[in-house]
Amino acid sequence: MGTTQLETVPEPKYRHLKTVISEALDSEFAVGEILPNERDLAARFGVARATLRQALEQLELEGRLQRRRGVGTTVAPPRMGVSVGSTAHNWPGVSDTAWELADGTREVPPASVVRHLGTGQDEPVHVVRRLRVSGGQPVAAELLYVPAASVPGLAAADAPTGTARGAAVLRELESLGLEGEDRAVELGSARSDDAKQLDRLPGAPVLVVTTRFFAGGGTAAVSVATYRADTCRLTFGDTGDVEVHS
Amino acid sequence: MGTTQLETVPEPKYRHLKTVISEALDSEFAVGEILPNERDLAARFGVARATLRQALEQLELEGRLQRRRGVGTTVAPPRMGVSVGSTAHNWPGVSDTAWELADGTREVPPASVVRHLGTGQDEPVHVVRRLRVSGGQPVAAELLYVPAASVPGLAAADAPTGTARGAAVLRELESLGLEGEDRAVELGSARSDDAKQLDRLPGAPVLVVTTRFFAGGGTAAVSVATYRADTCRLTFGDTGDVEVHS
DNA sequence: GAGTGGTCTAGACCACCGC
DNA sequence: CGGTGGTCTAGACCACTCT
Repeated sequence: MGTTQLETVPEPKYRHLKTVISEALDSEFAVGEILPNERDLAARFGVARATLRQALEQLELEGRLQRRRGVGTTVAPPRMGVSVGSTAHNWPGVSDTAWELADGTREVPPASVVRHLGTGQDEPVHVVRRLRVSGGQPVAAELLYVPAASVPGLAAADAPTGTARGAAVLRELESLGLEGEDRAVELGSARSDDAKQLDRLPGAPVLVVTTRFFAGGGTAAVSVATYRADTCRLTFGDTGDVEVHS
Repeated sequence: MGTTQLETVPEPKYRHLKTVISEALDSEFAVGEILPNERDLAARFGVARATLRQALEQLELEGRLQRRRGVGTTVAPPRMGVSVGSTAHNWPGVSDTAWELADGTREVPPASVVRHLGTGQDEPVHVVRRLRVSGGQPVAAELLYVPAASVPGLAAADAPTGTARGAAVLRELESLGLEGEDRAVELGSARSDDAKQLDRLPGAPVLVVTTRFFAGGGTAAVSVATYRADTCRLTFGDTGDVEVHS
């Protein structure tokens, strides 16, 4: 038959598109540059818009593109390296400049957190909300769960509102002797409220970092931080040199 | 106007579907149970198949579902906790039972790795391929890049094939004094070859763990490990208790 | 209002798996 | 072979942002 057909099965169109666009991004586009709109691109490549979108979605997942409704598709800068957890164990401090205190309330935590804390099924705990900003844009939203038993200095009576309450909880925590911590990372999708804070659509991929803080022979607090997966590379530096390189 | 309209904008159908299905999974299905097929489900919910698929995709991303072509959609078990990096620094050892040695070659690493290693642009390095198996299924594929300069005991002459070569490189590494390591985690999508090893489709979401090993005042090796994001929760235990809990 | 990406439809065919 | 999920089409309308 004379064909020089490759041995591979035909590659799906969207995956081929992804390769082609990816190479074009490397060679013909600068960071921040706007791509043609999806209808034009689809026409240019001779595919349906849905097929083109499948390719763009994966490129966005890989942090190569950024798409914004009403605006367009732009070439994303390389991911930021954000430092998660240093060698030295320490409490999420009030003085921590990376995080911006957003709120402090008292709520019943989700079941997965209750399991770690070992608190009662419907027992409310202190919840501190914080936002991490880096390079001028929000990169992570955190919920810190602190059982009342961990911060005995805080009576139910003194209940300042919002950030004041959150600050009080953080201060109390710092006076505890931290015995160790424990961290896990997994893929998730942004809940509606997180999405709003992170300036993404609900369901956007996030890296969920769950940290358990041990003190007094038990779990004194649990932090659940959701990082934007498109813009962040989480670094666990043992060497101490924090690089927020390009 | 007398309407009791909620202040929220109408939620997209697929997101509502996701909630409904998610709740059904919690209450009406057991782990491993197969769901009705996509055409049936779409009809049952009165939506197009594409819309239903959008919901299923996100649930799969969150590790709640597992879909296999030709088989069906099943309820996924909770993610495995796989331990990544212990307190003690150590080389990827030959004796490491978690990893299974797959291959050893000599290739030119990708640009991103070259940048870390500081080797020449087109300089080939030793590449050791390993596969991590946990709970009877593959969870990660690793490429370990080792410059020739890091393992001077290995002359170009002695070139055993495949796993023998890989084992030789690992043995040589272990004789070096490890000064520290450095780790980063980010979201990626499985390359075609990784996908095959991990029993997933190309483009499937993976957690990419990049580890730099420092010795002799420089980067002696770089490991790029891609973990299945759907089935794995990466744990960075400082407390030493490795829990592969349910 | 014009233009963008986001959602949705109702079909079709293909690649893979197990029987 | 029949049934499954995976890919693809050619439309439509909606929600958002900018001007």
